[in-house]
Amino acid sequence: MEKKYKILLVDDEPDIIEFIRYNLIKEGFEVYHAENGIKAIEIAKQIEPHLIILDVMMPGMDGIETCSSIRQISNLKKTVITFLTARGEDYSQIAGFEAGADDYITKPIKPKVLISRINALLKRFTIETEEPVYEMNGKNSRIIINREKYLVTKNGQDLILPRKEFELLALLVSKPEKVFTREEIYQLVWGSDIIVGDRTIDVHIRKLREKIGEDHIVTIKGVGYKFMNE
Amino acid sequence: MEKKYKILLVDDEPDIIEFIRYNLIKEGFEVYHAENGIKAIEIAKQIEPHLIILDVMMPGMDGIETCSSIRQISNLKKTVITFLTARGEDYSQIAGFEAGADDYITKPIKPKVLISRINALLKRFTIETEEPVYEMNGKNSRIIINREKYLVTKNGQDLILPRKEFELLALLVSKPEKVFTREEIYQLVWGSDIIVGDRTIDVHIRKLREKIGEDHIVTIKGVGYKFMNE
DNA sequence: CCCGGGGTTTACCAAATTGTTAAGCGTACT
DNA sequence: AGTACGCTTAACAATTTGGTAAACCCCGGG
Repeated sequence: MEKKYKILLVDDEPDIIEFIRYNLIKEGFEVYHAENGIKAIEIAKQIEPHLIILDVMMPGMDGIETCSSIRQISNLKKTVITFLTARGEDYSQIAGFEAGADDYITKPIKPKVLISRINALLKRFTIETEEPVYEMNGKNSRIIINREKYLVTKNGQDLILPRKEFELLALLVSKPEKVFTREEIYQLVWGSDIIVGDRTIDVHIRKLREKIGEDHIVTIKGVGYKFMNE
Repeated sequence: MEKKYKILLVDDEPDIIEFIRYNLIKEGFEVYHAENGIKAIEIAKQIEPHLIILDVMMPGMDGIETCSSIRQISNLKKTVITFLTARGEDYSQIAGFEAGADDYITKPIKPKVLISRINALLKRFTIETEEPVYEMNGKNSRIIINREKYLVTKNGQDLILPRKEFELLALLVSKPEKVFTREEIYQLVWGSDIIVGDRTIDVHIRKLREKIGEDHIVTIKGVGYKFMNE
C-alpha cells in the first residue's frame, strides 16, 4: 500500500532548498517549499503536508515561531515537524521541542541520512493509524487478519500469504460487503504510480480464492470484488 | 500518547456482552468478544489482549477451564484475567484464583465500578511490563534473554552473543510473532542515522539462526522477520 | 446459436528478495 | 606485532513473488 507523502520545505537559502528538494524528489516524495515562515504557514494550510522541514534560522519569523504557529492550526496537529539546524546550536533544541517539534536534523546534510531519518519519522507517526487486527465471524467460518504478525487465520488454521495477496485480502476484509472497483484496488494496493496490466488483479484474486476458499470473494461483474462471510 | 488497551470479553449472554461492551467502548477501550471458551482462546492468541473478562458460568468450557488454558499460552502470560461472577458464587473464587485469575468482578455490574476496577488492573499491568528479562517457552525449547547480564540462555545453556546479534535477537523476541520489517530493524538496532548495506541484516540473522537454531526466526518475504517459538 | 465482453485459469518468465560464503577492516586483547 | 573477533560489504546462488499472455468459460444479446 504505497502512499505519496507530501513534504514542505522551509528555508531562506535557495541552495539548501534545491539540494534537499532534489534528494527528496528522487525518493518519490511530493515536495513543496517556502522561503519564510509566513509563506510556509499559508502553504501548509493549503496542502496539509505530512512532514514539514523547518530551518531554525530565518529572517523575519524564525523556525521556532513558525513551528508554534503551525501547531495551533487544528488541521495540522498530526503533521510531523522537524527542524534543520547547524551543529552546535544546542540552545535551539530545547526551545524547538517546546514549540512542538518532533525531531532535529543537523547540517551539514548527508542525503542518505536525511532520507532514512525522514522515512523513520513518517513511519513512526503513520503506523499508529493502522488497525493491526481485523476479525470476521461468519456462519461457518472465522477469518482473522493480523497485520502485525502478517498472518491470516482461517478457522484456526494459520496461513502465510505473499505481500500482495495479503494486502489485497486485508483491503477487501477491511470493509466487508463493500465492493471495491478495480480502480480502487489498484490505487490502494499497488499505489498510484505503479502501472500493471489488466489481468493482474484477477490472478491475485484467484490465488486468494485458492487459499481461503471460493465462497468469500464475490465478483460483481463490471464493477469489482467484495468480501463476504457467510 | 495514549495506548489503546485491548479487552476481550467472554460471555454467552449477548445482553451482558452488549452492556459491558458499550461501557468499555465509551471509555476508549478496544473491545473484542467471544461467546464461549474455545473461541475466546483463539481470539486471545491472535489479538493478545491486555485484559480478559471471563464469565465463570458458560456452557461447554467454563470460565475456570478457559482461564487455565489461557495461562498455558506463553504470549498471554502477562495478560490480566478477571472473572465475572454472580454474587454468592463464592466457591468459584477459590478455583478461579488457582486457575490464574487476577481479580473478580461481581454481577450486577455497575458501570462506574467496572471502569475504575479495570483501570486499576491495567495500571498494575503496565507497571509490571518493564522487565529486563524476557523468557520464551516453546514446545521443545526455552529461551531466556537477560539484558542486564547480556546473556542468552537456550535450554539451560548460556550463550554470549556479540552486541548486534544480541540486540537483534532481543528485538525480535521482545514481541514474539510480530513481524519486524527491515526498516524497523534498522531503526531500532542500528539507529536512523547509521546507513548500512542491504545484506547486513541477513548476515546477522544467519548467525543467529546458526546459534539458536533454524526454526525460531522466520522470514516473511517482502515484509521482514519474526521470532517464533514452537 | 453464434458472438463479444468480461472474468478465470494456467503456464511461463522476469524481477525482487533473501541466503550464503568469504574477504576486508578495525579494534581489543595478549 | 600477532591474533581473535565482530561488523560490513561484495559477489553470487537460491527462492519467491509478481506480471503477462493466451487459452478458456460463462452469460446475455443479436
